[in-house]
Amino acid sequence: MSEEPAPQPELFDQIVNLCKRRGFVFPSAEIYGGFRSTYDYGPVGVLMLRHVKDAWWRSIVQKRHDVVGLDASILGPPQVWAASGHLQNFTDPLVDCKECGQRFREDTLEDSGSCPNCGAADSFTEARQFNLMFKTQAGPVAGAGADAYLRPETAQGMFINYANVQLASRKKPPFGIAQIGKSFRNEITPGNFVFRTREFEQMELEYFVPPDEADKWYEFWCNERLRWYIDLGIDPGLLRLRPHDHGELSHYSSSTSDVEFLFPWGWGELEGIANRGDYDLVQHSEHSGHRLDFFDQATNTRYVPHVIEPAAGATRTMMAFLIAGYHVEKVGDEDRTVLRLHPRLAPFTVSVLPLSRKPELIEPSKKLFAELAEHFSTDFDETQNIGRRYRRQDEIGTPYCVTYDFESLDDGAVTIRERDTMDQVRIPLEGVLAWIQDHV
RNA sequence: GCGGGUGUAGUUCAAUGGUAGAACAUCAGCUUCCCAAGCUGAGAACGAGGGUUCGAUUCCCUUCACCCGCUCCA
Repeated sequence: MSEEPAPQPELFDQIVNLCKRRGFVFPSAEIYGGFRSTYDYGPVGVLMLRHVKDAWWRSIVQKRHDVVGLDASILGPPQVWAASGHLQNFTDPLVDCKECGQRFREDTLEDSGSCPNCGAADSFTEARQFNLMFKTQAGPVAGAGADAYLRPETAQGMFINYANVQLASRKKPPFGIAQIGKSFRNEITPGNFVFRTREFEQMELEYFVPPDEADKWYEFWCNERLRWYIDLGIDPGLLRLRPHDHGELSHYSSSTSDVEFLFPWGWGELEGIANRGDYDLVQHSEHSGHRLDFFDQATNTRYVPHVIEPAAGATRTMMAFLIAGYHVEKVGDEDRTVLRLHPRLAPFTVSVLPLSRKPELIEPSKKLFAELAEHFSTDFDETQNIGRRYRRQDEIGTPYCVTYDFESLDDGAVTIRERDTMDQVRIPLEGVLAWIQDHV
């Protein structure tokens, strides 16, 4: 390992402020004092988050003939989570030390019973169960409905639909099922803005492979997924792939690597790539009584596929792109804040800016907006002077601004201004669409 | 949940036991206006709830939220 970049704690506040100021992310229920660990995505945040998910879907589903999509329900019956192991393993027995007040996971304590923090002996409270799943009732009559859980991961949706999807899509291993959606976990300690929240959005792929190909595909997806972040503009120095030790492997996994990003507070996980073996399909097969395997006609063999799972957090990935793209630089004596986002991720691909609010400029500008908005996420801003508008677009990461000025009325051309270089080119009005298409 | 810190316009800060100022941002007007220009004007805050007090943003209590640590694992 060569020298490692240092975390930049001061970046944290700047990003949070930018999110609030420009409409990426707001604290949820803010007018009521806020609600812990929940955030709302504002006008540009919803665009960017959607673009992050689109970019993932495009790379995982759209561009791969061997992966199909799924959108499974968030609510599920207890049986699913009994089979998955979450009802048993997603609960941590916690004890508090009566002397010093420190809290510990009971299973990590020595048998001696003395407190690791203060040394007091036999001073622990009774163990209390912390179930990390949200439990609710299906049915409107209190107490009379069936127990239901909000899913703590999207993965189980793919496993319990394995047979349906395999049959309907006629896919053979190796093939994958991908899903983007919300998951819910009663995290004991949420925090770091949108990095760890109790409600969050996942982008998960379950890739089913013949057992003897599992290692090969595990390697493949580790590399593939790391490259995805780099291709979308994150400096490789801010990324690393970290294999898990045996001690930190989750209950379902035989090997796992994390894609980690250097957040302002240090390295944090963006995505875990896990080799889940046949754990899930076997579990669901045993619990449900349904056969969940694959019969290979070519070799006349039957096997339970092994699963490679790249599971990414959409919301924290968006945060990583914001942090990686955030730059403050000098233009003359002024600070210029610019988000260098990949054009595919930026909330707006292009913004149309009439140089003046005179009707003769506004009208053709609106026509241009309509043309571009047919193809791109497009903004339109007619307020205040042009330099200020450029800076506003810089702050939300818009890669291209098109300015319609008084000369446009005569020469039928407009100025395209580029975010990263601040260069300007003059091109005919009818060429704008093609120009931008060439550049994204 | 425990310990520590924080809470004033959108943001960053200021002041005060007698109900709050600024900068930037935002909005409106003027300006043929290409990189946060200028001039004029406007809207906008003491996280919430109690208590002490003649009076509280200021003191006390509670609560809520955020940040740091324990925690984690998308």
